[in-house]
Amino acid sequence: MPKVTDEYRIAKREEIADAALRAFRRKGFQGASMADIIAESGLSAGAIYGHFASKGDIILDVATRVVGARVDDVQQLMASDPLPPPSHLLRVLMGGMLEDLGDPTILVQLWGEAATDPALRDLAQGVFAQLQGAYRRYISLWHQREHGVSEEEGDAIGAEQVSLFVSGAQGFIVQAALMPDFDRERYLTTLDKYLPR
Amino acid sequence: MPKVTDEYRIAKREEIADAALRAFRRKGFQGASMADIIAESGLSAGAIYGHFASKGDIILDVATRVVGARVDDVQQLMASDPLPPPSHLLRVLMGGMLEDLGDPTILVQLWGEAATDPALRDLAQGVFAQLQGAYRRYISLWHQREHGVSEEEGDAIGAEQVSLFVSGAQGFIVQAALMPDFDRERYLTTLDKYLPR
DNA sequence: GTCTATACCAGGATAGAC
DNA sequence: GTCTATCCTGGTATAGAC
Repeated sequence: MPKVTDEYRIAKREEIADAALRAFRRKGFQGASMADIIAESGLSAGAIYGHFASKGDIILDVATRVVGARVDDVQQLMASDPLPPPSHLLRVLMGGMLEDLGDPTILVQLWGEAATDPALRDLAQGVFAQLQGAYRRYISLWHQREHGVSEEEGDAIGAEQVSLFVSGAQGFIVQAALMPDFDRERYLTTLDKYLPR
Repeated sequence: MPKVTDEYRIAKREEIADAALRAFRRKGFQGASMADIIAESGLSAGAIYGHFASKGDIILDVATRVVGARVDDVQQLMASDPLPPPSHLLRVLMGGMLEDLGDPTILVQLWGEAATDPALRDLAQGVFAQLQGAYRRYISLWHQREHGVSEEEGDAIGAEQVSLFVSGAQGFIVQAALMPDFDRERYLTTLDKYLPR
């Protein structure tokens, strides 16, 4: 297979997905029409359907890009020595998310769609499970390092506390998306202060 | 104006709104068609448009019913003596929410819609602000009663800690809606244990 | 691969009879 | 107030030329 053509296809899909993301951000996944995506991309209907089979196909592709990649942040921070406390991981995750997405509104939209769309539901559940597992292991490791507990004890603590940090992330996202005078820094500082170590 | 007719109109609107809620729960606010709502209600198109101006009108009415009424729970608990700790308020709010809605999925859908629909955004923001304010006052009062701090100190603590409890609620809702093996009781117990008093 | 033009259909809303 | 039947817009996807 010709190398140039392959790269072109991938780049084109990304270009279209980026345009679609902008349209979805403004009007929602269902609310944005193919005409919106076409206008946003500067391409034509024919061009887009040459790269995606359907609008649903585009949504799934965009959604996958949107939720991807946060697990890597956990892995990377796990290699640090000394290990920052678990609440600091929240800062890193939210920072990376904001850098990728600009603002978290699209994530809340995605969750809403996931409630009724099976493909998006599976996607969201998979990402939640991955992220929760990574965070759980991080907490366990931190307690082993910082408080010298055994691996078993660390795992027990991780299992117990992880939902607290997951809520911290989800609360950040919902509040940043929907509460107009949300103060990101203040929120993260409060969690630093009150979440367990 | 004839009394019977007025009551009839109100009851009919509620009947239609209930049917619409069932349709929205299954297919989402946008995803459910008027045909779905018509089928679910057992009525006809003409009958429904006699009581609602448009589908958007129905959505707004249903959404208002869905998010209403939690603030009352805070007021009611505020009259208790002794006052339960703030984390217990979370139990009451989530319990009331589940009793009203069956499950929290519809709330996540609502938040997602609110990201792009101005009317729903205003509704959600208003409810968030009310609920946050009530919770803030509850925390303040509890600290005055339990730790004997001044009203000013209590208010400062409330302002600082409230986002923590709001996240606790939002995290509960997201996780209950989208994480398949979410354990409600375990979650609330963990929050009892770790959230500040 | 990409364009324009269009087929085709779903869905919201109305008309008019009862 | 409610029904049935229908209009009509807007939206997805395809056909066929380049």
